[in-house]
Amino acid sequence: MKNLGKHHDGLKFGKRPTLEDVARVAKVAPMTVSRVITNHPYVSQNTAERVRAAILQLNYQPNRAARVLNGQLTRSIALIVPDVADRFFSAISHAVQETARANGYVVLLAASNNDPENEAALIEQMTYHPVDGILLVPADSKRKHLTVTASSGIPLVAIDRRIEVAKADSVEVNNRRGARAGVEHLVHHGCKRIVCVAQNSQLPTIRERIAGYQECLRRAKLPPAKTLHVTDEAEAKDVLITLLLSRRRPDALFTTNNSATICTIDILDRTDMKIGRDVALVGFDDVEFYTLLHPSITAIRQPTAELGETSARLLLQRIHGDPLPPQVHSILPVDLIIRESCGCERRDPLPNHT
Amino acid sequence: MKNLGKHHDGLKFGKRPTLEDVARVAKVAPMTVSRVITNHPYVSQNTAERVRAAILQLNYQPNRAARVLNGQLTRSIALIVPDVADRFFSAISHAVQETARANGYVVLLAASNNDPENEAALIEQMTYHPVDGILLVPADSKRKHLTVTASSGIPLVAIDRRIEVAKADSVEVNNRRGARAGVEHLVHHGCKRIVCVAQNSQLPTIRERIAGYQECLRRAKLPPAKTLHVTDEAEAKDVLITLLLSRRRPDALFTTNNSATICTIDILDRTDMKIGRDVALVGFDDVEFYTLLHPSITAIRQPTAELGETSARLLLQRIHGDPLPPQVHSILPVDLIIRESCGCERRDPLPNHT
DNA sequence: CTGAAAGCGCTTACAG
DNA sequence: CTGAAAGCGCTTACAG
Repeated sequence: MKNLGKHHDGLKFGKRPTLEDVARVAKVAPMTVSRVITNHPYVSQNTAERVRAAILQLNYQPNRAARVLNGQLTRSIALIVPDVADRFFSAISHAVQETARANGYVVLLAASNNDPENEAALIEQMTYHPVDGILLVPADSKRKHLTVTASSGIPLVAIDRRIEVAKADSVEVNNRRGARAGVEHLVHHGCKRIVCVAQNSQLPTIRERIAGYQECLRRAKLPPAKTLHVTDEAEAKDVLITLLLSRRRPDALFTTNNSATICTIDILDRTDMKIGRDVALVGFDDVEFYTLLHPSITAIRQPTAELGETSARLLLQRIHGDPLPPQVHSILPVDLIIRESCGCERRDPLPNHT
Repeated sequence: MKNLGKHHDGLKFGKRPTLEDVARVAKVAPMTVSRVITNHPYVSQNTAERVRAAILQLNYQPNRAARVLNGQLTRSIALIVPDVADRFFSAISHAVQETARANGYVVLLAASNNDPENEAALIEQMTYHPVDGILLVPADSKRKHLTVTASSGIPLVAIDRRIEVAKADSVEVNNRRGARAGVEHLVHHGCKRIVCVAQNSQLPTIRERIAGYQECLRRAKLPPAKTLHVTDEAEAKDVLITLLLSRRRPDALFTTNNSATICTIDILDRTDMKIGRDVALVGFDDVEFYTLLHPSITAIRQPTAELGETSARLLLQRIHGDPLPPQVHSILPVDLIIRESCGCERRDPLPNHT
């Protein structure tokens, strides 16, 4: 049977017990209860136990608003990404969430839609919420509002893209090396005319990938080929198809991110060219379903889980004031996952039930 | 040049201005400032304007912790899903996030990993954070902790799966009808032995889909076929392959969710059976890349954006105490997206650049 | 329409 | 080791 109206301790029902309630039950001063819940050392074994018993009995949980008002941490961090539904960012979100939780933190998630104005508004909203720190995939790494935020004192870690206009930590991926590895692989296959299909080429991340691609062509002494910048998808399709049907058509394509890869696959599907046979393909960003396609897609895999975990860890360290260099740029390695679209043979063609 | 140490208003630098600071600048009592920021009617035009000017001048933002301590809303809601990285849930998260933001709300996202214990802990953490309401995809709709939460007074809306042990709002999808439409389509194609491949069949959502499938077989006067329950993937593959190679092999498969569909595609890939020709396939849940496969996959599309938006809206209404029936179950329709895996012809086989 | 007082539930000094 | 006091920045009564 439920207690109605009052608990046996004289507390109103439906109202959360307070620190004072605990003090009354444990027959100590509120101060002492506060010491116990903050693990302050100067409390005698005996009283500490009485207090803990009272806490359990009342199912007491400290009121966070009151603690925050006294300058304590909120135990929450913000994560602002361009698009929550994008597989790359949702994989990062997953890891951030897990890391935060393992440390007693909660994550406030928001999407900037790659719009800097939006992003600025979100940062402000989060700052005033408040949160203890912000994890951000910057929509535009040169925006002034980032300078303001970075110098405001709230811990800030950039993910995937470095902030160019302020001193802020970042966790990134070795984009240049990854791109080079992918393009080199195409070169090994004997490809001569490797075209780059790029999207969001204003982002430093993508610029690095393009740079890696060009660097590799240079090293291989191949003539610099065209880089196709996808802005409008429909238009890009026209351009790419024209290119593919032209006399000097490319024998390989390097795509700079997953949506460029998918867009390219879709286009090639509409022609009678077969990927891997008529034109090789290597894409930056690996996506689960690439294994289900025929041919399966060779891709440069980014360590999304590590991106999320490392950045969340770094942010928490900043929040707790751990000793750290003034500015940390963590660069994670990427892997080339060789499948078939580059021209390689299928590796596991047999059913595995035999 | 930056002010150092002090603002010209005599405020310490680096410290956020308070309501009292605004009052001092506007030469009114703190109470009056409070009235202005809460849009209280009894303030004269004149003073209100002075106060607003002071607010702008100081760039004042109310301290949320202090407001919450006084019983105000936090303007935050929690969203607890089984898996943040899953495309179905991340699509829902996206919509929830957008809807929340449009209403000045912030979303705390967490993953239960489909573990009820985990979920209970998260709900508690969120409740004490605190948040104004909770959006939940229940890991197990019969768990007692849900009864506790639902009766604790905090607004709670279940997404995708109804809570069976408490009176709580929910936003779901017409699973039975969707399954029936998919299976009926297979029947129209003349399929006689339609096997159901189910995953997580303990969930009411999946049970409904299986029920729809069975209902359809009954109506079509087809003998009830086997339902394959996938728990361990490797084992399921063995069973399915054996079934497909048997004498009474199915001529069609109905999969109850995206991961069952993908698993099935993967298995069929390893046999010499061709989807759409040797065995038809219709899956519940639509996924972007289904269009990129050959054959493309016929699927029952769930309105993920609407699921997220509707549930967030409903929760906000509950939070604001809007007049509403005591219990709302919103059932959204689903669409059968016909492509090729069911046996239909490709609809748009031509390149669209002509 | 405006304001002085008390209090939300904690914590940080300051005494003992 | 323990506690009484003041205060964090707001809001809700209560007066005028």
